[in-house]
Amino acid sequence: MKPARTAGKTKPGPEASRLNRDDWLDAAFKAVVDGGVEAARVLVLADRLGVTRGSFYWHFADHAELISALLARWHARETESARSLESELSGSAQEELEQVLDFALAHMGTDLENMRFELALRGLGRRDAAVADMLAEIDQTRLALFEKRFQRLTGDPKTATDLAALFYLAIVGGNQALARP
Amino acid sequence: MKPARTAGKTKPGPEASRLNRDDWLDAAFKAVVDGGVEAARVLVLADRLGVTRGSFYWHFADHAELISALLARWHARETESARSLESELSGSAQEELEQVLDFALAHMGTDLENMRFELALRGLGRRDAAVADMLAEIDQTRLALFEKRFQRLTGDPKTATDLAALFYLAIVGGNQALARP
DNA sequence: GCTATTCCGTACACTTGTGTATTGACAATC
DNA sequence: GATTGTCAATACACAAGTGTACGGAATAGC
Repeated sequence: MKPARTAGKTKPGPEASRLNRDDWLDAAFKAVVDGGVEAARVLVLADRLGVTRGSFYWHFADHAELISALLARWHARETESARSLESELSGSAQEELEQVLDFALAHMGTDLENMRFELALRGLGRRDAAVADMLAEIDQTRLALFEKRFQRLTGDPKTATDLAALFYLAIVGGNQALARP
Repeated sequence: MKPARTAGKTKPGPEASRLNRDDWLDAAFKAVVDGGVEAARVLVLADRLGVTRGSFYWHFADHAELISALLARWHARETESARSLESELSGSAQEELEQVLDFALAHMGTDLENMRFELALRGLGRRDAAVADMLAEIDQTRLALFEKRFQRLTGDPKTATDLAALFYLAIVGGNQALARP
């Protein structure tokens, strides 16, 4: 019944007949986005991908490896994202601040998937110290982005720190409070 | 081996020999606080309370009833909490604003349990529209608390709304980002 | 102190999930 | 085109969780 897993394909298209590690990670990502980390069950993902769990246990040792690989991928992307933003900023302090704000709001407005994934991660971080550490590191990276611009703008380090925290936390809170099913 | 459930007690002390609905709700609350909503399993709670699930299914029809009762209790308490704060505010606009901020920060600093419960609820709210509605209502109530004082302080409705949102969301974000296992 | 109600234990059936071992199909390469 | 990896299906064992049915103890009322 399912259109996927057609046997005769030679060029692996969007519905490739064989799966790789990233296919599983993508499926896990989507599952987390709209169901939380708990929703990334091997059984469910296999069903969604149109295969059995036999495939999964070839690509991953166990469920824990899937989750940690998913976390590692997110962390790498998020770090790169912040680094790339930093390198592309240009203009006056106020202009740069606006660019950072725009990026943050786009990250929360349009990139809905990523926002929901991050929220799910924060939920996990309340039960897992390693995840909490990872999130704290990302938060610190982003906070520095704000703080540097506020520093250039106001001149006062203390004010810069406070304003950066206020704005960044408001964005996090906005993600949290405005998120809906 | 367990000290609980001693048979000879006549006056039901802190370790009462029989449980009521609230005992189960309290246990569920604690479970949610340090494990998320998913941790409020009947089996686990029964073990924690030193009884079997036979007790649970006398007090509740099923697991869903436990969760909805827990939500209802939290909603009632939170509504009452905001109402009571509102009625106790007094002084100048700035003094009242400080009182609201103090309350919010105490609610997040000292009342750690409640904060973690609310975070778990927000996680649930991303998957359950009814929960999301409930949270949105509570958020609105609290926002109004801020907005009213900012209105008295600044005189401008638009600025008041913006400032209230900024501060309230920063508090929510602070809860979120600073929460650790 | 007998009875009725309230609360809990036990046993069963069922579902969903993980992980392992083995086998089978498909693709690449030579 | 036979062989060698690569990927997936099948079958099994196991664990954790829900819900039901029924019986039994503990408490309260009379």
